[in-house]
Amino acid sequence: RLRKWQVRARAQSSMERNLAQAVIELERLGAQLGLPKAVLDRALDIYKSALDSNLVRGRSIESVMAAAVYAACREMRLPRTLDEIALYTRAGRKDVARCYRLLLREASLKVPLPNAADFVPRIGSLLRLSGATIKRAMEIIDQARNAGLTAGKDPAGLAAAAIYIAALQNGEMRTQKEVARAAKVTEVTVRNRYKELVKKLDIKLPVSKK
Amino acid sequence: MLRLTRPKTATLIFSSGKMVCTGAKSEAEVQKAVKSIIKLLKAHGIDIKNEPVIEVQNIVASANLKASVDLERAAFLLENSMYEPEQFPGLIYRMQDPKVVLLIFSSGKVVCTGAKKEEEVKRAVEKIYNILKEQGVLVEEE
DNA sequence: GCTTTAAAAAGTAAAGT
DNA sequence: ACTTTACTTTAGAAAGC
Repeated sequence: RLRKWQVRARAQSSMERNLAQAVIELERLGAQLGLPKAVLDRALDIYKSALDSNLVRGRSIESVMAAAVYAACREMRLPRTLDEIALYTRAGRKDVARCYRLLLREASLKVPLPNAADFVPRIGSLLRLSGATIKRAMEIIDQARNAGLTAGKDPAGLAAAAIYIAALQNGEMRTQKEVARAAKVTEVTVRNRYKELVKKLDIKLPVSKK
Repeated sequence: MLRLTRPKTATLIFSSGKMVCTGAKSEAEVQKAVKSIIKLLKAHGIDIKNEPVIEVQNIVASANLKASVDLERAAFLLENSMYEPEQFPGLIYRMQDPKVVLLIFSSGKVVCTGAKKEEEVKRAVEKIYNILKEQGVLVEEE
C-alpha cells in the first residue's frame, strides 16, 4: 500500500515537473509570437490533455507545446502558420507537425479548417490597409470559396492574393513583394493565386499595368 | 547496403540476403529485377543457391475519379480523414476495410498506398468513389 | 522512433535562364 | 516570366542505431 502510494507520488511529481517546464516553454513561445492570454490558456489545456494521454512520452516538451500552441491558434481562429511557430522552437517544423498530427489522432482534438479570411486582418494591418480593403479582401475570399477555387490551396497564399486585389481596387496598391512578405509566402504564390482569382472570378481591375 | 538500378528499380541489399526492391511497376518487373541482380552478384563472385522468395509489401497506385471533390465538406464528413491544406493539398483518408491510405485531391485524382494486392486497390478506389458520391461531395463534370 | 529506397498526386519554394 | 529541381504527404519491408 505504501508502495502504491509512492508510485503515485512519483508519477505525480514527474508530471508536475513536466508541466512546470511546459509552462515556461509556453510563456517563451507566447511572448515571441505575441499571442493573447486566451490562446495561451487554451494551449496549456491542450498540453495537459496530451500529458494525460501519455503522448508526451518520448518526445520533447518543446515540440508538443509548439503543436498545442498551433492547435490553440487555429481553434481561436488566430492565424499562425506552423512554420511560424516552428521558427521559435529548437525542433524543426517536421517534428512539430508530427506532434500536431498526434494531438489530432490520439488526443482526439478537433480543429476547424483553416480559413483564408482569418489571415486577412493580420496581413492587412501589417500593410496598414483600410477596413474597407480588408472587407473587400474577405468578400473576394468568399467568392473564391463559392467558386471552388480554394481546395488544396494554402490559405495564407489565398489571403495574400485577395488582399493584393482588394488593395488595387481601393487605390491602396501594395506590391506583390510587400504582400508576399506580410503573408509569409513567396511572390510567385501571390502571383499564381492572383491570376487565378482575376481570371475565374472575372474581377475587373482599375487602371492596371499588366 | 547497396543500391542498383536496372529495369527502373532501386534495390537495397542486406547482408542477411534479404532485399527490398522498389520502383517496379508490376510483379513481373520485380522478378526481372531480382533475377538480374542475382546474376550480377554471381558475376562478382557472390554465390546464391536458393531461389528468391518474392513478396509484394506495398502497392502505390494513382486513379482518376473523373469528378472534382469538395475537400472541405469531405473532411468534415469523413471520420478517418485529415485535411491540412497548409501542409499538403490532398485529403488523407485511412480506409479500414482494404487497409489502405488514400490521398484525395480536389481534381478527383487519387493516390492509393498500403495495399498488397491489386484487387485491394480496385476495391478501395471503388469504395471511396461510392463514399464520396453518397456524401454528395463529388462534383461530376465532363 | 530514426535512417534508405520508389512512385503518384498538387501546391509551394528556390534557383537558374 | 518561365523552367527545372526539389520538398511536403501516404505505406511497407529490410537491419542497425
